[in-house]
Amino acid sequence: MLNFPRGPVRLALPISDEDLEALFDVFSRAIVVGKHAFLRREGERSDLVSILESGLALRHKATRDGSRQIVGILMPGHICDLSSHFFDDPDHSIETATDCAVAVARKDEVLDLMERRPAISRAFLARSLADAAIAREWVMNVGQRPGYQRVAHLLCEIFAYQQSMDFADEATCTFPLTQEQLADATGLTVVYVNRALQDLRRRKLITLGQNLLSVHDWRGLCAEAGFNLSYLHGDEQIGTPMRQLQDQTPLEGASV
Amino acid sequence: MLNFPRGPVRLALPISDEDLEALFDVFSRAIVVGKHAFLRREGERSDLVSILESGLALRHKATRDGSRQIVGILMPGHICDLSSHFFDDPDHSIETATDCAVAVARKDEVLDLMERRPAISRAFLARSLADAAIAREWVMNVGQRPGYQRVAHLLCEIFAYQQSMDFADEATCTFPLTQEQLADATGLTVVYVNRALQDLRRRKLITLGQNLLSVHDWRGLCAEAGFNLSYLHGDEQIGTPMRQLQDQTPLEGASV
DNA sequence: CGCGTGGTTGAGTCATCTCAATTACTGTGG
DNA sequence: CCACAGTAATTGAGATGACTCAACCACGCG
Repeated sequence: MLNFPRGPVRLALPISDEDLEALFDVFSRAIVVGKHAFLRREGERSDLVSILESGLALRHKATRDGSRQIVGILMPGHICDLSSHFFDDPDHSIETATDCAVAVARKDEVLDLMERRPAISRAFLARSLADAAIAREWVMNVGQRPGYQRVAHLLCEIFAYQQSMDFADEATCTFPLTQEQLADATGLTVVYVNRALQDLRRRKLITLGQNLLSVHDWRGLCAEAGFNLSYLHGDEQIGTPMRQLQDQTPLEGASV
Repeated sequence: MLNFPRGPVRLALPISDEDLEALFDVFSRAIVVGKHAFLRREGERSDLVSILESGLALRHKATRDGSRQIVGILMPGHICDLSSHFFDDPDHSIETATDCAVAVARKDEVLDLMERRPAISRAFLARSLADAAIAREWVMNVGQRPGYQRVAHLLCEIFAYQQSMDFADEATCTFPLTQEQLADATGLTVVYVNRALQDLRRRKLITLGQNLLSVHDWRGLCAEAGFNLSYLHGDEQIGTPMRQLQDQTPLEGASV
């Protein structure tokens, strides 16, 4: 894992400097979009591939009856639509949750890049496998855990993601999601999520407000949530090298 | 998509004959395992990669409290553990649901193969992206749909998968899952699943029994389930070319 | 200062679960 | 070919987690 120091793109991929340079050349154009913008829309094909540089975006799908399920969270370094190379219409939308910067490239440029640089192709594979693993953990979360645990689990995931990239202090990170978005991600109701959060606060596990999440008892929160770092497959280590997390949870994913 | 006619492996991948040949050389050893065998166990690393040749297997994860969630279904042609190349401990188990034949290779052999044959590497990427898309649809299924729809949706998915590979007649396919397994896959109870199935039968949408699923009204079932083929990304076309499915659902997705 | 979005509360309802018992299969050994 | 054991399917009735509806509050922004 490598944090490219000078460029716009920080890539959630294990990759060499040289390859990263090549990737840069292709993803040279950067654009900024406001919150609630669609980076891609379910069913609408596009020739662009983009990598999130900063901000936070959400993958979601709509049901016929108007409700929606958030099926994934995009953090800086994540690739938005690799699948567009192989499948024509995207099966889900991607919407920014905050202002975002994205590095954009044309599909054919990326395809060509993969041709020239097998290592990048392999890194894309690793990325995609990690995405699949995370999606499966979500299935688990939504399918098996009681509501209050789902909420706690999602907090853990987001905290672990963000921990290494931007945090005020070692127990705090930015948290731009609304309770409604948490509800859509956990398959619960806003009302229920609200009460679950209150409970976590009352028990002094977290504070949450003003776009800021503080975790006062990481161990306790993980225990509550049944959270285990390992499924992220090192994803939470992107950016600056992992700091506190390791110490606080000595057993977790020590491997990766 | 190509059905390799003479070999043991039928690959759920878009790939040329020549590459398939190379793949064969690597996955030359075939083994047969009984039902309820573990092809891989959560947390236990392995140096093997395998492709399912025949039968049906389930990916699942366990919660601390002993319950489990099935997070994916493996059909002939699917690769069991691509992720072992990049991540050390598997985050989920794979268990056979029927007797299965699997073609096995060592991890390093496969890595070498990917090196030699970029097209195979790319096919693996496509496979992995499709897996991720399917997992996200599962999140949607479990998170947003009411129980009876989840069951119907799962039936649709399995039927679509199986439809093209082995079916008695155009509306019937083998269906080796127990109600308990359906429950674990949908995040519901056996009791609830049982009642949901009865309802589908009562309404003459399906018959289900003796390991056989007949769909009497594919359109109706899809409507009931909110099912849309597209997320499978052609997965259901593996093996013999797609036959009935297209005709029976000409509009597919036109709706949603 | 007013409006909009996001957060919080309370009370009643329903979908889904639990528990527990009964029946139907499937395969195996006598 | 039957008896039996074990697994899978079915049924009923009561309990509860999560939802719905509907109101109210707080803040940030123009």
